[in-house]
Amino acid sequence: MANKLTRDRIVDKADQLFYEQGFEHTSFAQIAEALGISRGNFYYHFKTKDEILDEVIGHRLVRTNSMLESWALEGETPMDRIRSFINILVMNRAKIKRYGCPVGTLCSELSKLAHPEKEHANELFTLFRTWLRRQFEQLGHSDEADELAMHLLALSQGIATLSSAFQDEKFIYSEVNRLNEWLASLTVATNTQSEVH
Amino acid sequence: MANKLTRDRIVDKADQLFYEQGFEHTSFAQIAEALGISRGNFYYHFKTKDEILDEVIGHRLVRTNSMLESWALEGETPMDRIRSFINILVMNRAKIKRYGCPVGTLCSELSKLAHPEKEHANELFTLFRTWLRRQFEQLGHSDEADELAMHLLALSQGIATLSSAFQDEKFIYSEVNRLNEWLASLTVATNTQSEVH
DNA sequence: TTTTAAATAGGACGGTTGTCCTATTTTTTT
DNA sequence: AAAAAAATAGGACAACCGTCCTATTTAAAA
Repeated sequence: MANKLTRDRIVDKADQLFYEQGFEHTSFAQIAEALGISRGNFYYHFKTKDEILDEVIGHRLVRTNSMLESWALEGETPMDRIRSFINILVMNRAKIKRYGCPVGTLCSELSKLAHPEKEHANELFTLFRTWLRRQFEQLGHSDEADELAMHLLALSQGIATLSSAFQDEKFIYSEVNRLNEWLASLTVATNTQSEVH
Repeated sequence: MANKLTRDRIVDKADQLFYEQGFEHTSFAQIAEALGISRGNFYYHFKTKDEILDEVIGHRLVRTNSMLESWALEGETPMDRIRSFINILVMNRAKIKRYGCPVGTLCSELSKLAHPEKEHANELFTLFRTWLRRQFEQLGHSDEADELAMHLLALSQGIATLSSAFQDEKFIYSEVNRLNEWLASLTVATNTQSEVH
């Protein structure tokens, strides 16, 4: 029954547990137990823990990419698309509050572990960065597009970190409002004066 | 010779390794070996790994607190003091690039581990938050002091996370410049109109 | 100097980790 | 229905983890 699906189930559960508990703190046995399969069966699908991690990251990359593409296909303005990005914080506020940002926390952990998959995980950041940069270019800020993308990415990371530390969802809302105001002040910056930051 | 100093040496080395490698990934044996002492001696001073962590956090709290107090005693304006905070990013750019923010990464890890010391570590954030809030109050932004403090804290966190992920020191400089401009625009906000943030 | 306490060394413990192997069961192919 | 392949189970492995114990050495107190 669960013949070819097992591999995917492992990746999904590993994805979840790596996020909630961290990569190192999540063990083979734990994933297997959570799925109700044996460690032997586990080894049949994945010879190495790093192999699972590699597939989890790849899975996240695909998912993220299709999410970004779906926003592009919805045919709104680049402004709306950037707002969709910002809105991730609101949509995922419950999980962010508990576990932080899936991308940031994974990259931080792998960096400290000096793990070979670190650069693979960083591609998640690059994906967002490149996508955001393109939106800012289309918004008419070509020369500072990358800087704006990085700034938005950085603030998102900080919001996730602090809302998790202080267990505060309201903080997410207040910072998202601030971000949207900042964004609104950006487009008209070339035409009129912005009132307040 | 090294009678009462051993305990402090353990705390110092643990502090360093917890930062560079993470708490969970750092073992008793590793700390002991790095210091050239035996595990038995180690156990004489600390019965538990959590006990070391507790002392490491306490040590960081004391150090951070005295740093903030020293800035206050230097008798500059609240503006200068906030700039001193921002300047931490520049001063520690090399380590931040390699290991991220010591506070943020520790809190994230302990949060995922559901570790009892998590809240103790969060006091580090609270320390900065309270101190920053006071500075913004003295700057004449009493009603939004906490919001401004949190915003600054969040952006600092994000800068650390991304500069570490992208191995980029220049990004720290560019964001610090942006921050200082934002700060400068804050003081005059009650008097004149800010041009662009 | 003798006695007492503090500090260090080094090994032992039960448990868990990632990894690997070999049977057994299930599914697919012929 | 028989043969081949895929999938699963369950245990064994060496290594490491945090913890603990008991000797031995060093320093302090008497």
